[in-house]
Amino acid sequence: MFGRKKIKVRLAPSPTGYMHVGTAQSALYNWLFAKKNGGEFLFRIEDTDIERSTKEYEQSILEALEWLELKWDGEVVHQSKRRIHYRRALEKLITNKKAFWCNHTKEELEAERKEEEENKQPPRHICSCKSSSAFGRHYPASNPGQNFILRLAVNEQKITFNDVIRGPIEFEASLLGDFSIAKSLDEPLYNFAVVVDDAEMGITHAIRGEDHISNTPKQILIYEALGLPLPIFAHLPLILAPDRSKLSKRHGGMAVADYKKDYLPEALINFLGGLSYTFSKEIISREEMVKEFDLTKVHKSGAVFDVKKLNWLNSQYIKKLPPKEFKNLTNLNISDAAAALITERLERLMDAQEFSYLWSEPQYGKELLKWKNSGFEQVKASLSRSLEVLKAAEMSREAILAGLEKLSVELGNKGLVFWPLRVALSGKEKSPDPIDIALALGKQETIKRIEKAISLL
RNA sequence: GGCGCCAUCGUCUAACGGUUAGGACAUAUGCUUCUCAAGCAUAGAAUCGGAGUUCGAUUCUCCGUGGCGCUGCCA
Repeated sequence: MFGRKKIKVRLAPSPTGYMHVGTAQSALYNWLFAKKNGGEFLFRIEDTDIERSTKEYEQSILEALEWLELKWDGEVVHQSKRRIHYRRALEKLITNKKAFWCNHTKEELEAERKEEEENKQPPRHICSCKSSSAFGRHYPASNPGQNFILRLAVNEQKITFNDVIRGPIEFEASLLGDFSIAKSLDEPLYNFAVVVDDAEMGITHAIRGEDHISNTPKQILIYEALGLPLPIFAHLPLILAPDRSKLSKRHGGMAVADYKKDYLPEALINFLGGLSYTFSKEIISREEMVKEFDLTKVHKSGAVFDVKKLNWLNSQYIKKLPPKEFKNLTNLNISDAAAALITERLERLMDAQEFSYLWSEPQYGKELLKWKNSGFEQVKASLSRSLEVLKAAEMSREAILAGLEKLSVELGNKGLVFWPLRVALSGKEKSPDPIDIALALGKQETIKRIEKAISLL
């Protein structure tokens, strides 16, 4: 990679809510791109909106990123601590007559907007202040009751940029009007702060959600006004709700933190990665993703978040989980054999509760012990015989199976042997093999449960 | 309303301009089986519409249509 600037990308969420899956996917693709190219993945908190930003949300975003193991390079940058940089940039623009103070009231702007819509005109504000004597003044006239705001002086021109994912995209600058860039010298607005920060952080590639495409021409104009070099832009497709609208709070389950209790981070990463990119295989590790990743091959169209597929992926990863790790994750104090029984048939971690009979005595009605149309007497006899088998056999799959098979032949009915035994051990209509449960429970507990079942009849 | 982005099975997607339009998830059925799960097998299921370019369009161009995004003194 020599002769070229080191690649730097960033994730720049605003702490006005919990991290959602869209942000997580954006983080992943930025991270993959950085790793693939030996670059840096930086992290910036966009907390210029002091009204809505909270430390709590910030903390939750950090935790989500750590849980997903998407490590960022360097220190976390806070926009709230960079006021002086914005102020300098703003002053520079005013001096160069690229920005100016506007004192139009909200009411005036609203009326203007309304009229434009009625006349099928583009919604924009071409400000008369630009041509006034105040143009170039560093500070607004201190008229009490008048609200000044800083706007960029926009001229007619075509703005074109080459999106890595989408190809050339063109906008007409005049349609933007003289858009706002700061409420005051110390209160920059989003698009302005982003440009100043990305430039100073040396961001080479702005990889972000497609909802930022329409911000891009504004940002390009700011880069130009500031005389700064443009980064390369790449706009990721959106993650959609089942109704194909942008995934948002009203759809629920969008907060990454909510996935922690049920999903393995590797599964979520795998799912998010494969949602808008086609890797060589369905189940793939993040290391393999890094090797294959090519930003130009990210898909263009939005993808519906399909929980079923996430669940399937999650089950695949859970299945591969060593018993010890599974027990750590779920805080379950059970045998390795019991853990293996659960991981084999689990889609979500919390569903492990359905296997509570592996660590606590099950409750069930005696009707459940009946196999098809057998009577209680037959069931009782079968269980007594099974009890003998379990008592005599060594605790190995082969030994128990041999004993129960022999008994099945004797009784001429395998179901009559296995069903009541399985219910006696699990208390469930559906469960793993009775032999596996017995092995997971241990001899003592197994015998105890069979005796309990017999006493019920 | 303005501007922009997007368009293959229900969902995620594959297909140098030439394939019986492929795979995965989901669904259904079967095998296995005491019941689940897993696994295996099988099945149904798609190129938004119209022009154009071409010997030949899922693929290229244009026009529609639809979906979505943005349209703040939010980010």
